[in-house]
Amino acid sequence: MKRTEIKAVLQQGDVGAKVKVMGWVRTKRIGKNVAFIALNDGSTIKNVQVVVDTTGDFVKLLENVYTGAALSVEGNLVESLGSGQKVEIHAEKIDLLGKADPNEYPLQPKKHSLEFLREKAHLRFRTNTFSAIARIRHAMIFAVHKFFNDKGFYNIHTPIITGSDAEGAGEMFQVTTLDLSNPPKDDEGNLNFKEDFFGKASNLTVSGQLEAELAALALGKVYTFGPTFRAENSNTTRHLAEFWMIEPEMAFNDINDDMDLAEEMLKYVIRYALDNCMDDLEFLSKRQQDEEKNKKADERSMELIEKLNFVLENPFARITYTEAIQILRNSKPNKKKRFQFVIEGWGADLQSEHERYLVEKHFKTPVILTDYPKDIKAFYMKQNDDGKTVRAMDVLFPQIGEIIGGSQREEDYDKLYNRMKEMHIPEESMWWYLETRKFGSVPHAGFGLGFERLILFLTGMGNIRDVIPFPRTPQNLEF
RNA sequence: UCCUCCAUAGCUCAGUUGGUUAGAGCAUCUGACUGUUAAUCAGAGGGUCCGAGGUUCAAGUCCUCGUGGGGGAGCCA
Repeated sequence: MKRTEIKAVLQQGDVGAKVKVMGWVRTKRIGKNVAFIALNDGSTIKNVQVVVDTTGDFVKLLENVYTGAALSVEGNLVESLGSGQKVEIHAEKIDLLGKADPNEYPLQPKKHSLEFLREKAHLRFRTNTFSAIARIRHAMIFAVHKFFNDKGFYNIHTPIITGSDAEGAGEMFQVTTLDLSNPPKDDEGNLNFKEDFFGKASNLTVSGQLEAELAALALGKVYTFGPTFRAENSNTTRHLAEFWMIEPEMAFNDINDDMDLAEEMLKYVIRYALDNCMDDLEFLSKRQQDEEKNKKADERSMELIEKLNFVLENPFARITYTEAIQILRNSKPNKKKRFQFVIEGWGADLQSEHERYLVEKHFKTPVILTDYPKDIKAFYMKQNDDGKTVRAMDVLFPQIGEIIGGSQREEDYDKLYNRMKEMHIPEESMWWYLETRKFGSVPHAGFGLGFERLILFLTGMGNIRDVIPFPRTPQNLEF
């Protein structure tokens, strides 16, 4: 008999029909006449209840059925006598596919801490929380590709190994095949990368942006969605050494088009989650509320689904950096010196506390900040006529802060070249980037979206290590 | 990298001012009961109190160092 997934059984199973399901046991309740097994196969967060006759031959088999065991069950799909579910399966045939010794299997039908489950990352997919996150993560990957495809963007695979060390987005992981216990040296005693695999120093990419720009300046609209690596010693709930980034890049577009795209895209994928992941979102909402029930009322998060709808229904606030500084200088926490970093004047970089004030207290909606001082932003951003600011735009979200960083790019060869000189970017390794400004240069813009930060927001989780299956962070490379 | 907090049963945690035999819930086992919903009830087993050193008549509790982890900051997505 052919297996049916539990999602299909629960949604469109014919009552009275015979079905076969396979899955992992979540709980077993054994009684005098019948036992109940909650079975889950990952197709949905919902379990199917298997009812087993304990007066017959199943008794012996049930002795080996514990939380975590894998079963194949054949039986009749019937209307449930109990109140917790509409239908259930009356088992006629049960095969124990894989045992799970309860003395060794670490997951129990109870609440585990996220820290504990992080150390059991190989098994945490089997919990409601982590399977829900995995399903939502998939849906968001799909929604991102669908969004860009439907808008006529082309997906570009930018390189993962790069010879450029000037992307300027952070510390890089070096890639080498040299013998590190006895590395070759040149005449001056420095490492001789000519003997390395590529004949030069090579690293893992910190951004696909520069290559995406090359493609955009021929194909019009492109995006990347790939792994990104940062060797920063960052130990926070929103940084990973290996994460996934989405980077659209559009020719013939300015910073306003860039903001429109960012807002439209975020709303599109949030809508997609609400339309396609409601079971998982509802579970995660309850999880978050349960976790925060000991907090004071004003410290609790907005209910997850309400929060997502709120973002959909309200336009993002769009203000310049200069306006933000004005608001912050006049804000209560600044006047009362409640900020750890008091805003003194124009030019200061905004700290997380300032971004959170703007988003969570002042505007109470996502905020797009533009036109930052050029000295705190990257070399490739388009310089404004004031000589002080660049056309950068950061999208700030409640709780997680910067979810998107983007800009209009400097398309003028001389301005770009001079800025690279000022910022000590080695132009000889960037000749190919500069050439695009020599041949048919046009205004263009793009941004980078941290995929895991998006998932943090959508799931209400608090730690980025819980929204990627196998997180890579400093001093942590298990699994 | 900096600041800060934590480490007690398989899991989640309590453990008073340093004081006699270290507790609870869940899980496991035994029994009862039962169309149950993380079932319920009664009982049992289960501990190198993270590691090393120190103070003390006496350390789970205090001190030092180490290890592991959480949270915050910076860097950023």
